[in-house]
Amino acid sequence: MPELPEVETVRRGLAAHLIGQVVTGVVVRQARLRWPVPDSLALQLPGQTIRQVERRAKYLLLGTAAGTAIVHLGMTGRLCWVAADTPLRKHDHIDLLLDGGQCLRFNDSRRFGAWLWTTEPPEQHPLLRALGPEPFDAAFSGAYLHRCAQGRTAAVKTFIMDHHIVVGVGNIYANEALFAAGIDPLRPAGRLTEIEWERLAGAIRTVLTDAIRQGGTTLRDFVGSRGEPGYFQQRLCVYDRYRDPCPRCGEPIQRCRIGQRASYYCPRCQR
DNA sequence: ACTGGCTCCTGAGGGC
DNA sequence: TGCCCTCAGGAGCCAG
Repeated sequence: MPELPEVETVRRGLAAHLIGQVVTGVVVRQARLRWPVPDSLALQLPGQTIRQVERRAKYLLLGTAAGTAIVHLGMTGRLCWVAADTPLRKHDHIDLLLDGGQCLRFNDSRRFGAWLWTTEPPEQHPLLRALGPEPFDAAFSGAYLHRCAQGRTAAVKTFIMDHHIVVGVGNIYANEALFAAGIDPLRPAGRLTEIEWERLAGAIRTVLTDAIRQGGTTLRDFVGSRGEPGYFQQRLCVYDRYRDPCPRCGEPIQRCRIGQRASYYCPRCQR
């Protein structure tokens, strides 16, 4: 599942291929994604030159003079750079045709992904407007988290996955960051000390940075014609490691559900 | 203002 | 080998 590091890696690959390309057509075979794909996408994007490929949270923003395509990969979304006449595979829902006969093809089996179109500055779009800071923003810090968490009773794991607080912390990296910071995922957010929030903010940045670095090597040619993105199976310390020994102390990793999500932690290292 | 539960969807994996 | 069931998950939305 693409988390922020994967999306950032995709963005970098896309930028190299897409910027300066003219969109010659948009083919929507399946409009029922997370939200219906708006007609305006196929009406207004053709003829436009892609000027920027940006990212906000896990949204990819393909910027043109006429507007911005907002793309989310959801759980299973994949973008492949292929020749326009490449045979279709199951779940190939959208093609962005480009001059020169190339094509950016969107495949998404579970259809939790999204393709939207906005003519406003994208940061004002309802989906992006209320998002919290990026983990690498100066605004993101232990002090910031500590302030936001005042009086909050939700589990710290749920709290750091709330995109109004900070974006880009999905389930896998929430588990890993809490392990790295030595914090019990079930503790109420409002009960953490500022020192602990500092540790957690640092752990979130470290875990994401490492993953982006790895993505740079394992995902470099994600838009190759093979079309297999191969999301990296980096060494995860706790996620999906129920009963495995904790890499730090050897205690078996525990599993529980927090806010409908599978959660993994070391009962000895995380307090 | 928060919190927790529901929802969309398909493929993988387990049990028999 | 095949069928059926359960579960996973991003994130918006809504009820309490």
